[in-house]
Amino acid sequence: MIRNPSEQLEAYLDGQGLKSTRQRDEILRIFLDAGHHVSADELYRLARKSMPGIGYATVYRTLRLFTEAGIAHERHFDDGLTRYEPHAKDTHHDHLICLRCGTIIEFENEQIEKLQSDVARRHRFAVQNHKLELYGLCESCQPKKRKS
Amino acid sequence: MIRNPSEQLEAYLDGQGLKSTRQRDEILRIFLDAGHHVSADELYRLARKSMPGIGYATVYRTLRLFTEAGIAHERHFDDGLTRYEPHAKDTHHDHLICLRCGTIIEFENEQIEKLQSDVARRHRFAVQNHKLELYGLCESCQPKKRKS
DNA sequence: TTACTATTGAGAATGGATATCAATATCATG
DNA sequence: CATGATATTGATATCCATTCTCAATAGTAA
Repeated sequence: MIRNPSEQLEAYLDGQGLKSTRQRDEILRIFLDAGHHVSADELYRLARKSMPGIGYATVYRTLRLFTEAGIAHERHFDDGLTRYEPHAKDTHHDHLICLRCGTIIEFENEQIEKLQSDVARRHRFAVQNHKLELYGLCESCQPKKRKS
Repeated sequence: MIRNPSEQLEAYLDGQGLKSTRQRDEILRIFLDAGHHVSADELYRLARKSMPGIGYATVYRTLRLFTEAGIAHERHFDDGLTRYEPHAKDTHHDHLICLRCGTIIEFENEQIEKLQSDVARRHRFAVQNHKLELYGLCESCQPKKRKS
């Protein structure tokens, strides 16, 4: 099983008869460096630093490619932008999203997952994927409590 | 406390110095009749039956109005469309969404809600609202099991 | 009625994402 | 290494949902 994202990309390109390009390698590097939850636009800006001539379309196409290759995951939060995160860690996780500063915190909860399966089973529903998002204010965006 | 949606709308309009119009009343009626999870486009088509001259913008504006008035709830599912549902029943609920036929099943689960609060508290996060969606295949869209 | 102002409808504009297409880069092969 | 077949790129046009603009119209209080 291939673990390294670069190798994973190469393997996918090979298998599909696609070509390895400077843009794809570079965008992958930047994507992985960037940390999580980048939008296409953010990635485009970052990519232009090392590749001034890069086009918008290429970034979009490449992100789709990463998704198909299993390297990235598409996320749709309520702000309407599509964001991408590396699919490195295999475990499913959910998100806490701060409505003020935009910080995104990841979490996992085994019990919730289990209860979800129960609900699905009860409705004879075959779940393929799910999404749990808690919107609100992160600690540093909350109005401070004053000491009485 | 006002319960009836029409009254609720009138009260809101009054309070904001807004006007009651045929379009708003009619769209509300259609919206409530339509059942749940209508997109603006669906509602537009429905509205044109009784009001052939209605404009797209009016439907959008009116749905936004309903949302502000607390009569409707905006939902963003992964298909990219914004859908609206009546806010009549006050209880929060989550969704099972069939990826094939688009059916949306609602459910509530007290235990999951509780676990969510726990997670939030642990991260010192003040949740304002949340979203739980399970995507997959509903019973009738699943490949039939053959009897062995 | 009148007069004030909110609302409407048509169409333009927006913004994120995708499609088009000629020029270019990749790569297996000779 | 040169070549040819073809995948990829970048610029731009296009798409689609949604919002904005603005002149005409409708609601409402007086």
